[in-house]
Amino acid sequence: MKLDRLDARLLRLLTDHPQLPAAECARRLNVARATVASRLERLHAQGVVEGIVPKIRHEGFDYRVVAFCSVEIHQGLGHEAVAESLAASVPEILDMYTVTGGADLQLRVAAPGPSELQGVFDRISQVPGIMRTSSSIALRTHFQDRVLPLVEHAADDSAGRAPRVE
Amino acid sequence: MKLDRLDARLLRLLTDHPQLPAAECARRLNVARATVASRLERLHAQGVVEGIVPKIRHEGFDYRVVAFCSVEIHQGLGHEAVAESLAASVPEILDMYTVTGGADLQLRVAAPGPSELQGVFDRISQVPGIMRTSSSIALRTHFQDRVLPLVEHAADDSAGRAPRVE
DNA sequence: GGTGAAAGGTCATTAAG
DNA sequence: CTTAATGACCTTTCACC
Repeated sequence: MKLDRLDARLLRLLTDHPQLPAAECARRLNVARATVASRLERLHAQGVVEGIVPKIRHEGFDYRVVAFCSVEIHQGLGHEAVAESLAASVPEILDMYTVTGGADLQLRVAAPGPSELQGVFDRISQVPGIMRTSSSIALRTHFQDRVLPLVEHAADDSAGRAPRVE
Repeated sequence: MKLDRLDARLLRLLTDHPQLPAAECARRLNVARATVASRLERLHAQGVVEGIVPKIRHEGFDYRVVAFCSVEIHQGLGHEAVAESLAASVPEILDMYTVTGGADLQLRVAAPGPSELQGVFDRISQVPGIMRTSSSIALRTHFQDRVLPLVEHAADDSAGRAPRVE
């Protein structure tokens, strides 16, 4: 789905001011209220906006350390089975990807502190089917889930065809 | 801040049904309306809930491929400067961490497809101060930003102690 | 627990491509 | 002729008492 400038401005506005009323959004964007609603509905229908969800920060409840873990899986048990087993037994895993390259799975995990992190890695390693793990700790999170610049990049790309507002 | 079972149930409920009215939350959790409101206020104040934000899926606007990129930085220019330069010039970067281990920066990037991904890596490599990059493509995203199991894990851990605010 | 104010949802109409 | 934006009406929810 192609995004236009209005979509990008709306997403930026909603991200900066999460609970901003639709009426206020409309005022700031110089469009009617129903337009904001219909745009949001369209974005939702096309899968651009997954939903309006509460953003939970693990740092808030004292899981302050983030780390990455590359996992090599023992061939024969199947990636999917091991992945499900991992997901079920280690709640500290935040993200899980199957990746190309040396490793099979790429994980992002959280822990209260560096010492507890060791326990998490241990539990990961003990999951049946896992051969080897390699980890690194995040010393600093510059940003996370930064999508707005990409949204605006995509909107600018299709600016030529974009429906001209105003 | 310590979480108790009620916090966990509330967060789970709000995640499953984002825009559920406070009165309905109270009914389903068998607590008073004001309790829901005060809990939410506390969670917000303590930084557990960042806000109710629209979850934007890059797949929705045709950035379907995700990849990881480990970046080695040329010592002397400073990590921070290079990181800022990267962030400013490559909108496709979704996450950026400074990490321990062989690499200096760990990136997660998005692109419309594998071919466009090459262009993204090229632009990353051309940023001044970057020595070497090593990348891997995500073949499958099992899950992303899965915090609820961790919330419930943390709530269970402190179940024995009395729920108290720090 | 009740009441006023305000937000969201729905719809027919109108302008534009 | 199709699509999108608009303004108004109506229902529900929230905040305060």
